[in-house]
Amino acid sequence: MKNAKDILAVLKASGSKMTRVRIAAVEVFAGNAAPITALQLGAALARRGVDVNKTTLYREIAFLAGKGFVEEIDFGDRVTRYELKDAGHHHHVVCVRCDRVVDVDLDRDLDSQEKAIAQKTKFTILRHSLEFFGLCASCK
Amino acid sequence: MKNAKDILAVLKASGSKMTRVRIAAVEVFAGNAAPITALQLGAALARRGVDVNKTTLYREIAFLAGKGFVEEIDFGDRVTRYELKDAGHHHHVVCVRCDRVVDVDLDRDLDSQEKAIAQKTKFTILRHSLEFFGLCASCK
DNA sequence: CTGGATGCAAACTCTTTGCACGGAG
DNA sequence: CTCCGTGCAAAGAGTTTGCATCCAG
Repeated sequence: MKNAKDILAVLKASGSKMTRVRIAAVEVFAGNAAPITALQLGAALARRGVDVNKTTLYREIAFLAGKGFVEEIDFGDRVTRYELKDAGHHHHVVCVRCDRVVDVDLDRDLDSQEKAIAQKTKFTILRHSLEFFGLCASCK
Repeated sequence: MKNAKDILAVLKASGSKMTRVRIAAVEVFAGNAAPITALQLGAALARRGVDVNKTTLYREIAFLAGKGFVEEIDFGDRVTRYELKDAGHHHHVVCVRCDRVVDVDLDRDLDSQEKAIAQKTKFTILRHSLEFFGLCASCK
C-alpha cells in the first residue's frame, strides 16, 4: 500500500477526518522513497503550500504510525525518520557524506540468524534493525 | 583489550592524565557487558563514590571514544549508549520489556550481504548497525 | 454541534558549549 | 607552573504536553 489514495480511503473508511494536513502528509510520504524526519516532512508540506506547526507534524506522524501506515527508522543520529510501512521488510544504505538513502532487500534477510540467536539466547526475537552506512557512487 | 588496567596503562603511556573520573569510568566500562548511557555511567560512578557532572561524563566518553576504547551503540531510542570497543565485532539482543542486553556473534556476520549490496547499489559499505529486539526468557 | 485536529507556548530530555576554577604531572 | 580536566550555567536540538481554538463530518 504505497499509494496515497488507497491509504486515505482506508483512513476515511475508518472514520478519520480528512484534513489538509493529513492528505498532504500522506501524499508526501507516498511520494518519498527515503525516510524523512518530522521537520523534513514539515518542509515538504510547506513547499506544497501547507504550513504546519511542528506539534501537528509529530501528532500526524504518530497518528499514521498508530494506524500502521508509517514506521520509524533510526539511523543512529538521534533524529527519528519515518517512511511508509512497506509490505516487504527492507533495509537502508545511507551515504555518510551526502545522506542519500537507497533501499535494499536482503536475499534471505536475517531469518536464519534470528533462529540461531533465539536458540542461543533463549530470546523470542520480535524484530531487528539493520542499516548499512558507506559512500555512494558520487561521493567516493 | 577488555581490561581496565591495560587500557589505563595505554592512556597513561600516551600522556593522558590519570584522574579519578577517568580511572573509575574505564573500570565501569570494563566491568559492564552491556552498553550503557552517559547517565547510567554517571550513576555507576556515583555508586563508587565518584560524583561526576554530566558535562564531564560526556567529555570523558568522547575522550575514550576518540582514543578508540569506547564505541557508540544505538538502540534507536534516542539515547546513545556506549561500550568498550571489542576486538571482535558483535551485535546485541535487547529485551523490549526489561532492557536486558545480550551480546551475540553472527557466524559469518554480514560480509556476504555487504558485498551483494555494494554491487547492487555501487556504494562502498563502511559499516553496518544491527540490533535484535525481542523478549528474554524471563519476560515472555 | 461535537470530537478530533491544530497552533502556540512552554516543558522535557539528551547533549553540547563557554567560561572560570582545580588538580595531575 | 601548565594544561588538561572539571563543574556550573546556559544554550541547542528534537520531541512532547497543556490548553484554548478551529473545523470536518
